[in-house]
Amino acid sequence: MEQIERIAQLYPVIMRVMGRIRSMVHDGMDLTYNQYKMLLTIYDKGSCPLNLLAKELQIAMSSASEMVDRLVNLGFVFRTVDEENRRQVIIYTTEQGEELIRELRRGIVENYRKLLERLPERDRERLVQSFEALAEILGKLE
Amino acid sequence: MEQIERIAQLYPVIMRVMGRIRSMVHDGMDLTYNQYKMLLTIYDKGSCPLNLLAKELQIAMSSASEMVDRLVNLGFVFRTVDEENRRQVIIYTTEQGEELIRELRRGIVENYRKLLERLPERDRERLVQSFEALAEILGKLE
DNA sequence: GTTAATATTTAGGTGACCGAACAGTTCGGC
DNA sequence: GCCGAACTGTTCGGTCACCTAAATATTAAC
Repeated sequence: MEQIERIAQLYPVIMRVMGRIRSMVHDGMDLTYNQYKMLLTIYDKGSCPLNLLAKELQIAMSSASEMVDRLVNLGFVFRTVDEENRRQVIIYTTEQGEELIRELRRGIVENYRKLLERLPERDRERLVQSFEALAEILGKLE
Repeated sequence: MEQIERIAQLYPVIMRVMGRIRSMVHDGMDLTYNQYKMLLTIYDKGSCPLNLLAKELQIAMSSASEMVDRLVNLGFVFRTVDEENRRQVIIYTTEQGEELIRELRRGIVENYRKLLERLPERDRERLVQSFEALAEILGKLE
């Protein structure tokens, strides 16, 4: 089936460009992309136990713990022991962390705006539609 | 413009799924994905000077040199000095490296096949179309 | 009250990246 | 012929993001 070959060929092309977009959009950020993802996950939930964090980000617990260390050192999150189940560690954002998220979000949207301005309106609309279709279809593969 | 917010929201969703696809498709490979990409670049060109390799893969020369070291140690490529321009180092695949590429390519296509079989035909076709549209549009942003 | 299950941390890797410092090679001008 | 600038590559020191396996603490289960 040559559908497959077309996909196999397009996959790396898209990954490459998506990667460049990521680096442009997150340019000048104080956090790495992964750190941002983790902080955002905690922020969006209000707080998050470490095991859930690892699951959401699809990484090993030890890796999650390590990343939390970095965010703690940067002053953006802190750990507490869950008194209901003292095995569990719950991560919270600090005031500073929340401030940063809000600030970064604005910057990120702004960078997207600049990037997308380089496309004619027709392409922007097609882009949104392709993204939506992709998110839907790929979701079925998970 | 809320187009932007939709894109900003869908971007990480897609990246996440694409990442999982990559790990499924390249599962059981002897090389990491990045090593595979580098080896493939050299293979497709027949040979490749280091500076071009770094440019194609969008990494610093020092990183490319390091990755070449790893591939050399694995026995899949070797370095030679270009006698035309003795500053330049040209990388070639070994027999073993070419063998590996051919073998991996078969496996990768096979894994794509298995993955895509989980989708109804209609979605497969939409997927190809979305990929093609995306490759075209995103290409303009580079 | 052991034992098994759960949650995390620590220790010890590897790979992928970077910038800066260093070392040849080439080439243009004098 | 020689010098310095531009080019190409390697090495070094550092960071981040991952992993597995082993150690530690807490809780649940029988």
